[in-house]
Amino acid sequence: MALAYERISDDIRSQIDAGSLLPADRLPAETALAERYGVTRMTVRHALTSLVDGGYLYRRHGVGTFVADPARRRSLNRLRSFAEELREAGREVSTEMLASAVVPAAGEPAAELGLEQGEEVVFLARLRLVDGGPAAVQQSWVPRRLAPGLEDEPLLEGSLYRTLEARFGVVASYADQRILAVAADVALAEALAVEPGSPLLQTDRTARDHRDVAVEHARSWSRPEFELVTHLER
Amino acid sequence: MALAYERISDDIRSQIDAGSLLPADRLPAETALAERYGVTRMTVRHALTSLVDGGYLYRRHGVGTFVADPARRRSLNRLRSFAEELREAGREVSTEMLASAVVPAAGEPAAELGLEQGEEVVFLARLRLVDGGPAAVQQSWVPRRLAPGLEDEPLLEGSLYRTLEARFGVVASYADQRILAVAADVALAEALAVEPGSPLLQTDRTARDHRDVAVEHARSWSRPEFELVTHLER
DNA sequence: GAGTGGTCTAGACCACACG
DNA sequence: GTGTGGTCTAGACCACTCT
Repeated sequence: MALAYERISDDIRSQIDAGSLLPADRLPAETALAERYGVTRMTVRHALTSLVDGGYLYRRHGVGTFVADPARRRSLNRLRSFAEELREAGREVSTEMLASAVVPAAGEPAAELGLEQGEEVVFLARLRLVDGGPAAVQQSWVPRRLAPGLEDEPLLEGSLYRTLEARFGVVASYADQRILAVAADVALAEALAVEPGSPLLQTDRTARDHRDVAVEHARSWSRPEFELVTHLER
Repeated sequence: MALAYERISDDIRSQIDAGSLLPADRLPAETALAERYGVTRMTVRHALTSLVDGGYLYRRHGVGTFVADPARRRSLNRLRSFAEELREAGREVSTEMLASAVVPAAGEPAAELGLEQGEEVVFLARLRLVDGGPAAVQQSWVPRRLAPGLEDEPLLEGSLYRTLEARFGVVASYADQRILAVAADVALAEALAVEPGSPLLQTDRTARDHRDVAVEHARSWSRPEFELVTHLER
């Protein structure tokens, strides 16, 4: 049994995705939508509010409710895999697995994941190639008890998150990320085909599920042309 | 005349800020709050929802509404001035004005601000010092017609945003930001007391008001120990 | 079972934008 | 003035969690 407001927001979102509602189009008034869907205006407002929060719509008091520009809706501050993000931008992404092993937890990954020293962790190191050229080196640590056997699992579409979700029922729902500028050491320079000492963007990230349980810690270094984009409010 | 739900959310938020409501404390039930504030439960829910969205509270269906851990509170992805952000973290921030002038718009700032080439722009360059040491160089461009005289205005508490708001009624409500790693050139290296060629974090940011009008474009470079932190959802 | 938050109804009046 | 979204009332029943 579908909730009324979800039925409405799904319907409107699918119209936007299908292109029958275009950016800047004005939706019918809330009273009209209430009548159309056979609910009260409060229920329509609940549905519209969830779409506004998701960046699909915006409201102008006294004027109407409009379809948002997809550029504003975009990937900003969304937790997505490296591959997902770039493929959506139309780039070709491939992955070279550098390492895949079960190791004892230690140091920063252990601390960030909230594990005892020595607990088993699956460690993955990957080189990401975009349009055929090296783009980033990523190291990931996943508590082994959340995903036993991950070390032998091929990654679905190169995406760790997708694999965790489909194979182990582990869903990352948010992450906190630290961004630094660092100088490439010799190994990174070689992997990424840059000069040693040249600037790289380093991101350290801990992803958690909806219960705040840490499911992955990752560190990655990317070539300078792969900028990060964030959206700040208020 | 204050709105009822704002009066309620302000009251609860101030209790959290003052420490009379501590993290993990459970709030009274919504029905009890409705009675206490003399409003309906829907109005209480409106107030609580705004605090949940702001990261102050979280709800557990069937259990209650609780005060969130401040670490989870959305200090992340908030549009704040450099000074505000670091002062909140207990650091001493001061500013050395390097340049302040009216110049014709050109290049990237003109494009990002949506100005015609040659339109007047107020250009500010500042060196930010944290705990007495150089931390970042910031360049800002503000359309002069939004803030005529800004070039001669002392910045309130070193904050451009605060000054724009108080003196010119210009309120930045969100910004999109690009983050890159770059190598310090000679001038930046000297200003920030680092070796030429060493890695710096560069951020390019365009801030807009609630009507999507660009109010500031900024580029800044910061020493590597000033990391950026972001929060990613879903 | 008791208590909580989640959804929903059927109205009302207010604040705002625009012609 | 007209139409829009913003706020609010006074209820109701449902879904979830805990004991």
